[in-house]
Amino acid sequence: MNNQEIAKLLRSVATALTLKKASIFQIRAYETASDAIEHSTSEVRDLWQEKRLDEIPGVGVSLQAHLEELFKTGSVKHFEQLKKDFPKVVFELIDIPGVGPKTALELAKLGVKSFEDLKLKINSGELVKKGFSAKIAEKISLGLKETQNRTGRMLLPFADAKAQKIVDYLKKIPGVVAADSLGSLRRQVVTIGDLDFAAASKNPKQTIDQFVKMPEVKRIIDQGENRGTVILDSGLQIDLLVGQPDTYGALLQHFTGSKHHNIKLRSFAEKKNLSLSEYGVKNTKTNKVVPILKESELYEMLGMQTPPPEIREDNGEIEAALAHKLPSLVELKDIKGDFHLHSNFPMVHPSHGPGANSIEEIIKRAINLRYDYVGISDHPPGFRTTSEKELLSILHKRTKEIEQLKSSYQKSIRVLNGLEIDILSDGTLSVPNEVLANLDYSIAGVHSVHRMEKDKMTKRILKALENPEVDILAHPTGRLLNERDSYDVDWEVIFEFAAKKNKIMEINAFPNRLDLRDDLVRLALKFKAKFIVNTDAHEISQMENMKYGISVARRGWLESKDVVNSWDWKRVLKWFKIKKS
DNA sequence: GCCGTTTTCGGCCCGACTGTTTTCAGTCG
Repeated sequence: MNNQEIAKLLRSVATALTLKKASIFQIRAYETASDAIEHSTSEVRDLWQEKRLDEIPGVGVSLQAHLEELFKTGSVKHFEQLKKDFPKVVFELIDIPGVGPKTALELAKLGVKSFEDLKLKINSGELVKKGFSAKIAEKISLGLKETQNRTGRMLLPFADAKAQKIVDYLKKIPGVVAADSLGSLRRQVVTIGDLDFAAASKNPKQTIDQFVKMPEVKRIIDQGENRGTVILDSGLQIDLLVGQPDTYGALLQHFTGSKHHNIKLRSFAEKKNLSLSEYGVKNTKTNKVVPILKESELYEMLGMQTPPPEIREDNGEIEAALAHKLPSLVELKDIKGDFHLHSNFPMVHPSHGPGANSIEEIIKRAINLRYDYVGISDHPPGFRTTSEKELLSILHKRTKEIEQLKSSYQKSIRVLNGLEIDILSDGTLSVPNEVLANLDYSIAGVHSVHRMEKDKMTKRILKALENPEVDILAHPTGRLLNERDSYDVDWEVIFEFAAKKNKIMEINAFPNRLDLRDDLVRLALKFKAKFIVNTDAHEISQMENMKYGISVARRGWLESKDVVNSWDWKRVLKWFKIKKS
């Protein structure tokens, strides 16, 4: 069962509780947990196996037991008991935007059996005849269409590009003095559902009026005095809040979220007789609202540091900020090199896809990025299709070329000779150790037989890491966003070993990988493991993806000291025990 | 059902928009 399905199940339970008129707080607890799971960057099933369910904000003792039952038996008796009093279709209908528990139950009582059936009953006018107002029927009809062409979650580069266009549009609206993209994009969550924006203007209504006229707007969901929601032709939902310029900081804070961060923060503020909202900070005794120009002022009023947006997930950042012990997170500008880069060097029968550019082109781009060092890590020829003799001859040629480039560019950058090799299903490597010993470093990764029992996969990776020639574990979990889940691995075992034996965990910055995942980065950090942020670029323009890997590192609470490729050359040299430099 | 910088009991973020409400319910972020 994946996160989407679990979130949906918990939403169903909240719906059943709502219809049973249960305590609003119990209902809210289920909604909160559902929301947390839907937006979790790690699979809840993985967390369960790692005994880390308690790390999900809003999941307490009771829900942990229910989830345990769910994973073990496939269902939860208590949930089924609650849901059985209502037609199943109710729990489907609540997926339609604008349809909540009450409306869904009313529809079910009118005999609606499915989405298809609902569509028929709206079109035939039956719904209106049976007492629904025409406007509500129209709203449901539009919501239904949306449900059917809903887009999946976007990868960061796509969301970035789209958001930038919208910010540009907003900034051109007369009276707008500032505009920013917020929400999950500002927090750099690995996939983005919808886009949230804030703008500052003395004339919010005019701004909203212009916003809903934006090109590509297919439908206006709401349009108020200071907020608007639209759906674009692509199905993407865009939310905008407009605030007064003198309290824009409060708006930024409010709409950056996460929801859980804000709830925790506001509960805390309440104890200090302060009430936080997008309009500023209100003293609940005097009812006076203090405007907040800069976001940091709001946190200062609460006596805490300002947590960077990437860690505002209610994962301990509020406690750390109160104690003035927030980490000083690694930044893009700290990065001094990239170790995972693929060139088009002819490998005859490469084991996996080669890069598009020459080694020299990669070096030039790295110089352009002001790196101090750069590592080339092509896939070697496939071990099944190439004899060892051929392999040695090809790699010898490649080493010669790299050595030449090393000396030609030595004044500008240090070049390292590496390879990305396969961890075979038994944990051995696709290239003999004698070859690896002649390299500056090697990256090992699982590239085949992705589905394996947890115990076997753990042993497989461990065995590869035990090889003294392996320096870096590439894209450790193997997940591909929107495509493939993480491998089942006992991560604590891997991280403990890695920390002890100086094996580096890669944070692969490729936008559909972003692997190691942020929650596992945080776990590995507890074991004091070291990390490297690499782009895995197969084309020099992809070397710009470094920023996405840095976002993951930041979401995992990493500081520069934890990230090997933010270190200076001397320290890198020492770490990899490179003799020639 | 969750949770702890007044609490292991007794609270639980804050606000907007729509429809059709003449004071509010339902839904959403």
